[in-house]
Amino acid sequence: MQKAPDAEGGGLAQMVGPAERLWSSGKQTTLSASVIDQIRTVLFAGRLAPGDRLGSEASLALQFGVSRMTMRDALRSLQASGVIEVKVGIKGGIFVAEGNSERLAETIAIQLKLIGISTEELLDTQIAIEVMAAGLAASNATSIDIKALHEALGEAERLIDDAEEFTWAAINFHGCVVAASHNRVLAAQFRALSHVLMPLYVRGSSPEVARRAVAFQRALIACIEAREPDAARNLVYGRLQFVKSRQLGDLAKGEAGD
Amino acid sequence: MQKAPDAEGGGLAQMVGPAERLWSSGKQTTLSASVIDQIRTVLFAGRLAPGDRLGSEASLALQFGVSRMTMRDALRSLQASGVIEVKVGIKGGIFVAEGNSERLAETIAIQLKLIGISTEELLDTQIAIEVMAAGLAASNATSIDIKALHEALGEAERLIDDAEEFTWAAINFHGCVVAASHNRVLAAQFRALSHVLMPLYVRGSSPEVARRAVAFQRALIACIEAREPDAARNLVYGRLQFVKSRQLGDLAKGEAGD
DNA sequence: TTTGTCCTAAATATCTTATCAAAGGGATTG
DNA sequence: CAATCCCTTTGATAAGATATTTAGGACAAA
Repeated sequence: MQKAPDAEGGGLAQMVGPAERLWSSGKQTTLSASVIDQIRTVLFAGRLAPGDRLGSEASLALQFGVSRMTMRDALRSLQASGVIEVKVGIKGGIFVAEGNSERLAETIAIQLKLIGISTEELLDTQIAIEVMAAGLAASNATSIDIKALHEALGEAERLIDDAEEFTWAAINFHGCVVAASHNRVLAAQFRALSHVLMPLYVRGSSPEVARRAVAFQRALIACIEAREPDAARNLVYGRLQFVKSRQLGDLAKGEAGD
Repeated sequence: MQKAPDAEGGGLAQMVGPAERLWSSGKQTTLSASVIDQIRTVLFAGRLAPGDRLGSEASLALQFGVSRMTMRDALRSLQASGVIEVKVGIKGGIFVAEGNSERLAETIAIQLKLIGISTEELLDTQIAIEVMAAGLAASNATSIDIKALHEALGEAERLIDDAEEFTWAAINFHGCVVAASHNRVLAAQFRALSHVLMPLYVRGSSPEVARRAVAFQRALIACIEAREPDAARNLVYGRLQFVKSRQLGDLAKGEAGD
């Protein structure tokens, strides 16, 4: 309604005002960076919603007064950072992206790897995420969530003697807890951390460890069903602190052995 | 052999094996996507370290058997996701990126906005991050960190009557706490959340609110200096739960008023 | 007449080739 | 030691060929 139906000539480029420069770092060194900046600014001013069509490559290039290749450069960057989606075909063109929390998790995981985060930093962050998630799960879990938790627990119990498979099942259980919190930020962060932490957990597994884990899971489900957030928080905090100290200990031993 | 044997270290493209496909989603629809996939795979196989030079646009295009513009498309995507860095000039070319936690924070913030995360989800995540950070700060803070905390507190006290400026100072104090945790993952997530939560806090400020905030800050510094992680965690948890309930209350009133 | 399938046409991104401009670093020269 | 020139590399433009997707029409079958 705010947008002219024949939008193409309307002027995305004209929607960029001097105000509300949330991300712009002032002078841009390259043309495509400037275009990226302008489009991002428009998006964050809230005047465009996910799914809106911005136009075709060619029409956007015209609007911004750059060549098609420069426009492509800019669009590729925006696409990679998940701001837009590109479709080919007669109904194709450039669209504002739907938020994609899977992409968010992937991006976080990539950066964690590149920054070279230490194991301890990762484990501490995981503790932060899961403690909060457990508390929220105890407050917010639906009957469907609780059913999923029981199923995940049953799966883990069945695989208690298969170290690798059990690890996957245990992580799945933790994922169900986070899902039951109904907080998508926590969920995305948990997925990103899982990507990076997976190898660690697979290594440190054993039937005895698995039995302790199952006991913990059973206790946590009880807290959630009883709607006791504080108990759930304390339980998860204690458990993960224990896991952390064991992981860091194993790590030291493992590296000493190498 | 179209490939110059001595050029650029002899074959990024050849480093891609059939194994260890961490991110590849199977068949790729476009050429540039396939190139992106291959480079990412090589990077995550751990055979390349941040700062390594991959070659020039032209030489990479040769290695992968695509045109320079297609290569540019791929490189632009990788650059946007923070995997590589591009430098111009005679010693320029494509380099494996140093991890950039500022970029991480920015990407997270963009996605949060696009996904349309609710205020409650954001506040809960902030609580998770800051509670853990406060505990770690009480364990890990150096004398430099503590000095920074005192300075941030002093700054906040001076600005107690200027709502907007005080909000900035308060967020800076919280940032100092997170920095004192010496956990870069928590730090990046805190920055991302701050970007998005800033407008909320600016709105709900007043001198009375500021006085309560300063009292809290003083108490928290005491906990950190006394090396009492549990006390610090409980203090921050209680404080942020209070802030959350006030924010959500204000939000409801604000929206009802609109 | 209605329905379903196939085919064509148009719009669109993808990819190629070619060319020039700008920037950065090193070597040469005064 | 400083200024200048030169080479390499990315930044940007242009024009065109190719692949892909969808709309809509044509045609055949029920």
